[in-house]
Amino acid sequence: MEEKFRRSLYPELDDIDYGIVRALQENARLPFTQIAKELGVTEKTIRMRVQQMQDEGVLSLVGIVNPVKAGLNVQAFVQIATEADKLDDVVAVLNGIVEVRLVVLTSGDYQLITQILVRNYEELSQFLMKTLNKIPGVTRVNVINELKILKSKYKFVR
Amino acid sequence: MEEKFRRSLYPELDDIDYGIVRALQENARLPFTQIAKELGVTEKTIRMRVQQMQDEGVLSLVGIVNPVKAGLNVQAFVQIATEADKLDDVVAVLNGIVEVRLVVLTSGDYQLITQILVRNYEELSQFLMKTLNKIPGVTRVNVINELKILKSKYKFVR
DNA sequence: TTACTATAATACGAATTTCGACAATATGCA
DNA sequence: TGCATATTGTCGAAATTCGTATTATAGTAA
Repeated sequence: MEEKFRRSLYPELDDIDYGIVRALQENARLPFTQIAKELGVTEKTIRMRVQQMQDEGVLSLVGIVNPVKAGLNVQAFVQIATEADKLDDVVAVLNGIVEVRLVVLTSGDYQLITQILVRNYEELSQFLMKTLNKIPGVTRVNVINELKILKSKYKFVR
Repeated sequence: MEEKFRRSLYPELDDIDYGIVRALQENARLPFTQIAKELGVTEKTIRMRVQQMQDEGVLSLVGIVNPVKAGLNVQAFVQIATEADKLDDVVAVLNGIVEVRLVVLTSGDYQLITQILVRNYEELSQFLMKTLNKIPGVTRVNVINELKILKSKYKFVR
């Protein structure tokens, strides 16, 4: 059974939705009137569809700060293995830690992969030793330092 | 020597910039007049600073699509080891592949970690066998399946 | 098919926001 | 201090957004 995430009548994103997404991907502040003109519908239609897609979690219009420019110069992927029955607790703790940008449940040697953003290596070692290793249930940790981001894109819709 | 990324006069983000970022992080379309009212400056000031921060790559105002809602149901981290002198070439190829959302140079057993977004496991295996393994210089690959995203945040500024 | 219902799209005027040109003010530096 | 430059403010015109009421459309059931 397919999950319906968009209107009861039209279960999927249609051409207008994709047109909206394509436009707003590049510039979240593009006037709805301009998108409307391009797509041949009224501004109100664009406005309503954007609202719907936002409500449904399909689309987010956000400001993103370049972490390096905000002083977060050190980034790392950290894989975490936990005792099986403590996984939920570990995740709950990670959820509350501001340095943790991403937590993903994975297959493989470690149950979790996380992404950590901190100001410098001092903060990274503090995080690893004072925070992560103190979380009950964490058994093993693998740190993958991010030396340089070579490609990064948020635009999925073409 | 510290990199200056903001004005020759003011090398860092100041309180107004942070106020702007905090506001736009939540809603990229928030009217500048409202931000201005909150911060006690004019709309023109907000407008100019947003423009500057965008020009400098500090801030991006973008629409982000939930990949799952856009049909990209299978996501994986893929670590890649390459012949030392072929690293650049491999990265160049990865740059041109749409399924590749992220490429990061890392420390550790593999030089690269990438994030792959595809529609289904059929596409993932196609990508691994027909695309990745055919890139000259790739010697070893480690696939970490993303089973569930437990935390994900783009907001760095508090 | 036809009528009914719910959802989506349009029309449109008022309120708000954006934009640009110019003036005033601040800052960095010699 | 004073000059040069960058930032901020003022303000009116143009564009955009917003809300209400109306029309159109698709799905559903008789």
